[in-house]
Amino acid sequence: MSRFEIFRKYSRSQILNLCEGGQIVFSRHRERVFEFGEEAFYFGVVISGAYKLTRPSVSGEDVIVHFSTQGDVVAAFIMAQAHSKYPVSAISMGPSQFLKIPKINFQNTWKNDVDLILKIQNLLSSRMLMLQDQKAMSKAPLNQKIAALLISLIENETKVKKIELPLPITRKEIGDNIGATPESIIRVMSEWSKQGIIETNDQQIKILKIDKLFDFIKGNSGND
Amino acid sequence: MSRFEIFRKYSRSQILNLCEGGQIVFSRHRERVFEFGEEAFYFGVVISGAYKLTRPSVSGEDVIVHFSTQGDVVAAFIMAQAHSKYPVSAISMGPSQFLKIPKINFQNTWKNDVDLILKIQNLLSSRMLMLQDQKAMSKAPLNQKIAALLISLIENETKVKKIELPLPITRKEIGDNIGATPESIIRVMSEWSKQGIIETNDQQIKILKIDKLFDFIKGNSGND
DNA sequence: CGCTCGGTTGATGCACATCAAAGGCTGTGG
DNA sequence: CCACAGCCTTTGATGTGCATCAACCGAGCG
Repeated sequence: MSRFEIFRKYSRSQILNLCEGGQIVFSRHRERVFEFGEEAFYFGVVISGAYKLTRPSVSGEDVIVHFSTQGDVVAAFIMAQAHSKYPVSAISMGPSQFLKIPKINFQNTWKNDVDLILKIQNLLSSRMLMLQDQKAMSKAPLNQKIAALLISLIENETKVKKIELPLPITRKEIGDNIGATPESIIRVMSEWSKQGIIETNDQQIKILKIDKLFDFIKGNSGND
Repeated sequence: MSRFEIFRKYSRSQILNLCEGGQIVFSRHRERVFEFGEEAFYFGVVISGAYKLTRPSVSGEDVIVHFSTQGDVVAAFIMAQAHSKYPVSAISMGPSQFLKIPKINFQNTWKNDVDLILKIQNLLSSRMLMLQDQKAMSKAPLNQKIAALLISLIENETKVKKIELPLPITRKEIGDNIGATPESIIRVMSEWSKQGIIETNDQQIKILKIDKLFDFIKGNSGND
């Protein structure tokens, strides 16, 4: 448990104290563990696998707001408020586990630990920066957005040069995240497959030439 | 000073303590008070007027990430970190004032006040929710985005039914915020002016029929 | 065995961007 | 005080990236 950044430097007993009343929840593929708009009594820490955080848009479809992988805190917003509803739904991507912690713990024990609060604030800040980065790309062409997404997904998971995405992801999910249709995603990515930049089988994506992706982000269209 | 949500419930001497070493900065129109990427030693609270928070995009132009009005905390991210750079530039919109507070104060005095930290966390959370809301509109047509922006600008300022935007804003700035060109913004808004939904002179915008705007957000195109 | 779901490909359309031009306003420097 | 440059606004003409629609294939699954 102390593997996770957020619990680093805590002893076993301290951790047990922080997590009192919590439980480890196992999810199969595509299980919904929180529901948008529901009264929020728990927050969570992702232990393994991944969860997508989605929000319904005006037109009805779900938009993916964030991909949460190992060590990420989900539903962190709701901790500081007395009554609150989940601002997103959380759905597992592939078999996953997360630690479900009652909100009360925050009021009772977490709140008294300034360092812990600051850590959470840092998590929130970095997620906010990601959202801002994405916002800054709103006018960018599709291939830039896809490249940026793939890179953000491998970066926030591991520092090693592993080039396989740590989660199964469909073209539709990519589209739901960056605001495009699955068809458009396919047109870009199958071209990349032909060029040997990426390799996909089913929903596992491997990046073969990561520097090409960085080129796309810098604005080089790739057709020269 | 205690008018502002964040300082509510604090006595004069407490506030003076929290703001020690700070100063009130007066800005004319379009003065840049923080610069993206600069080493961050201060954060701020907006006292009057407004500031736009911008970020350069890959292609060079600045994207507006947030409009900060009275009572808003700017550069709140940087408080918890020892060394950090401004994640955005801040530029005044019309004559404005903000309270410039040294980051050290956070380490020294703010940090020991759990309620204050939680208030800031709540501010961060609500800004994050705004970003998520906007992200959920990425596929929406332009008139929905503009309507949503206008409404968010009047809502976060005042609960009264005042229907004038609290800040001078150009079509280009609107475009820089929602990811569109000034020409496109004009085409939508001048149509609205003709229909008597809004009224603009120069950079002051008045909303005459706010329910029409809500209709647009719900997806009613308006041409029926 | 029919069902649904993900991936793929092609044809067509449209909402914007882009480009161009012109007028008004503001500030600035000769 | 005037000329000029730069920004904001507006309008029109043209172009295009991506959505939309439609169809097909293969795989998993009740």
